[in-house]
Amino acid sequence: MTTVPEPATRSPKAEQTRRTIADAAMRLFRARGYDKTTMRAIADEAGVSLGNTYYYFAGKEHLVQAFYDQMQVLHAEAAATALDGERSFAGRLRVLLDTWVDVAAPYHGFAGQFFQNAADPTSPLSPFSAESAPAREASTALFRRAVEGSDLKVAPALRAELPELLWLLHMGVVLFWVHDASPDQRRTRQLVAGVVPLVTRLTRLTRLPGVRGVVDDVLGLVATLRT
Amino acid sequence: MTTVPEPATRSPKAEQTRRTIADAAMRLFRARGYDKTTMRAIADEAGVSLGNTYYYFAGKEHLVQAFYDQMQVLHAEAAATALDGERSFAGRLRVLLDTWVDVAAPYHGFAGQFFQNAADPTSPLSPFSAESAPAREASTALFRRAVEGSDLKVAPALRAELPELLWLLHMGVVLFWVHDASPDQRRTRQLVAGVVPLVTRLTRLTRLPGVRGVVDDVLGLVATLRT
DNA sequence: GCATTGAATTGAACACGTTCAAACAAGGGA
DNA sequence: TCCCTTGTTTGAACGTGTTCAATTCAATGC
Repeated sequence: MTTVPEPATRSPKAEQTRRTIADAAMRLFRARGYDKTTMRAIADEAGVSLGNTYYYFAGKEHLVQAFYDQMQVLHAEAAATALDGERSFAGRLRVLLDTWVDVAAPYHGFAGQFFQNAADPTSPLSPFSAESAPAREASTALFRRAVEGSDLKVAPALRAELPELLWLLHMGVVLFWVHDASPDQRRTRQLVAGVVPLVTRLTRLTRLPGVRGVVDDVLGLVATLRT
Repeated sequence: MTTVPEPATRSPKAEQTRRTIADAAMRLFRARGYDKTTMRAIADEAGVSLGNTYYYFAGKEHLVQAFYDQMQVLHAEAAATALDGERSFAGRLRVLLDTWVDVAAPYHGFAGQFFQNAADPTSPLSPFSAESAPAREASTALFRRAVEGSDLKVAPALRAELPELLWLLHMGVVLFWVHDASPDQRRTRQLVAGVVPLVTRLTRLTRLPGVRGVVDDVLGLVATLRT
């Protein structure tokens, strides 16, 4: 897997070929799934040679990053409107998680197939990878908005870390969703409905005298390990 | 990936060939890593044809299950002796996590390479898969022993679930360990040292009046989703 | 002994992701 | 007009995991 030319500016023609290939890939991925879609098929569908697709994309996995980014954008849009009018933290968190399930629903079949690759933490598709950093940060920002625009009462030390922790919770929900074979992802929605009040109660608890110490220790440990 | 004959009883000769292949695979995995070890090389090393290795193992990933099981056995042995004399819950938990890091240390380089495959939740190598069930249950039993032989004070409702939750914690440590590039896995040992007192304090907290309700809700949600 | 049957074994063939040397295209000096 | 450079495009070839029809082996029944 060698690096691929990623100049800040690309010739219009090149940009268009790139798009053509990415679009063809998306079509086939959705139609047949990730594994059953061959690079040769993508090249054919795009009307381009096999080697050429490797000129534009470093490998098969990279062809899916576009999907990643697109979903993040869709989520941000859906969340933005739904967030208006919700002032309670519970409500805002619920909105974020629910809208994600809604937005992702059409891709459940396909995503289940390639998230299995994305679970590999060394893959560029991993949500923790450098390649995913932009999408990850955009998503974290969403949770930051949910916190900041709300009436949340939480231990002050925790407040700054909360968006990242919520993003982590979100990843947990995604993991559950990937394996959720129930119709319309009913079980994932159940999980969200149950987990949101739990989290809000937990955050409130962090202000209890006996609990605050533990919270500080947790944050201290996290800080230590981040170095 | 078709199924492979896994009769309860196997002819001695067959059993031996199976072992020969598994051993050859282990040697090469350790020497070159998972990815760089080819199925053809394994067949050669075992003095067997390529096709034959597929007669005994359904695929490359299955060749690593032996390693999994072996490590579980080593851990159980190391933990058993070290557990004697430790009565405190914190001490016992610490022993379990520390011995694992010790036992796994020689395989850190290799394991890092194939755990990337194991992270795939649909892979038979996933710790959640049916194939891993025996090793998983043996490991959970270890944590059950740590709980039962100790002076732990915890909300009664939680006590029964604790072994599985601790196993989950263990998986978290493993995930951290896989990505830990520090010499001698220093950072993972730091994590263990920090996380053990935290967990013990948290379990004690579950008996607080204000906290107990949340614990019950968590357990309720888990129960709901397990159906 | 011999035939029959099922397990064990083989190596060629397949499909796939990926690489690469070569060819092509388009512009811009001389 | 010719050449040189730079970006683009090509398809053959490679290495890999996996499959499979064919073959050999070994035990069992007669």
